[in-house]
Amino acid sequence: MVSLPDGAVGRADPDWSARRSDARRNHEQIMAAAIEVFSEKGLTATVTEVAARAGVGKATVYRSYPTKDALVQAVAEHQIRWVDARVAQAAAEEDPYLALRDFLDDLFQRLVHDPVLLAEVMPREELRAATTASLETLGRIVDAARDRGALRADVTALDVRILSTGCARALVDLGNRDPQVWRRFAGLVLAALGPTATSVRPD
Amino acid sequence: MVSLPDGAVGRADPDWSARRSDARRNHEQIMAAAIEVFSEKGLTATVTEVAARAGVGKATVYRSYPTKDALVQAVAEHQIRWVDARVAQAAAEEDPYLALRDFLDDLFQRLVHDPVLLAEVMPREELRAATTASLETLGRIVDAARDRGALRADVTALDVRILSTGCARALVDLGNRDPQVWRRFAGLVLAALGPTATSVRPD
DNA sequence: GCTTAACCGGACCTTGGGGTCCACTTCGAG
DNA sequence: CTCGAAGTGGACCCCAAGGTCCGGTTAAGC
Repeated sequence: MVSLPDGAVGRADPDWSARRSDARRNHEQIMAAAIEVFSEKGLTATVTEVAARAGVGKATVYRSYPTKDALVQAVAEHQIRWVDARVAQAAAEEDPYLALRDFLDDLFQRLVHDPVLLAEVMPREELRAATTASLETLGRIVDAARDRGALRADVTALDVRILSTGCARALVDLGNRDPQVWRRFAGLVLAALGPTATSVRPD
Repeated sequence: MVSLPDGAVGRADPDWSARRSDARRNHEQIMAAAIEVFSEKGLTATVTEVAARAGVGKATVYRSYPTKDALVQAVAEHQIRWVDARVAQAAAEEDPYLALRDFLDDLFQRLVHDPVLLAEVMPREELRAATTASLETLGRIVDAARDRGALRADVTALDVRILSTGCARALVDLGNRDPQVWRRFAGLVLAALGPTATSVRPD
């Protein structure tokens, strides 16, 4: 797992400077707690649980996020920022194929341990916009790798996302979070995207 | 979609001959209704909904299945029998690689349209036993294809299952049920399992 | 047709988790 | 220090969905 500078995942919401200091503090504790709790127990974790973890009353959570869904979404957006940063880093590397390979490894690790990223990002249309940035960057990596003949002609960044998320989810559903296993599947995904071997089976 | 003889998916529960005829009839209507409703609305569909579809009261459903979970599980087992039959058919074909290819196509179609098969089978340990049969048969197909050099050396039947279910799920999560798309992904899965092209990227 | 046991189904209970209210507390400006 | 506005949190409401009960109904043997 490549470590990223903390700032790379920084916050985004504006005008919190106007709020009272305790409110600001609570808001951040709630976010942190939500990330923890949802990552541990999955999306079924209760709001009360998040509040407890943050050392705060339920109502306080609802003041920051009007609904549980909004909270989940905020967490998802936060996690997406991690992906953004990681993709950007990959884009900065020299060899696009190797960058993609390493990215997939890290992505799998994240997916396998983060139910929100794994199961909430794909189905939410509200998050489509939030993911376009990283998809575009990823697209450039894919293009570069393809131009060097390392990937099949029709591969897109969305393919990468679908295959990765899908496999990771299936593994988690099976209860298998073994690093050896998900690393192997990261490899399989890469193989799926590889140049169509002038197949052993011509038809 | 290959059509299978109706008998291939037949029922299994014993001693229903002892029950009264209306009970038996209701029981079957409930099963049929459950398959329909869950396939349409997903697992969140309510028991009352299933009962209504079967033209029956809620309590009658609960007489056949003591809990909603049991009902879902029964549906899952039913759907698994379809897979069993389809795999058996594939095993009877001559060319294992082509058999696998066609099987994947049919499997994707099913998965994309059946939330129960898609999302309930993998996580349920109670169903592991029910799936071993088809996994073994599928394993023989995979072995045969691998022996002919059509698949990479370390492929297992479980890999096929994980990749297929995963991709299909990701597609459904994205709301994409376009045949062209899932067919393409069936191809990608097959590519992932294909012989490791003596890669363009040696390292 | 009559009887009875099996069966049915709508009314009812219960639980749990999302979401609100308001009396109390705390920040921080003057 | 004082005071008012912002903030807090536990008690409370609500309602959807799982699961039960019992008076009425019906299959089926005689």
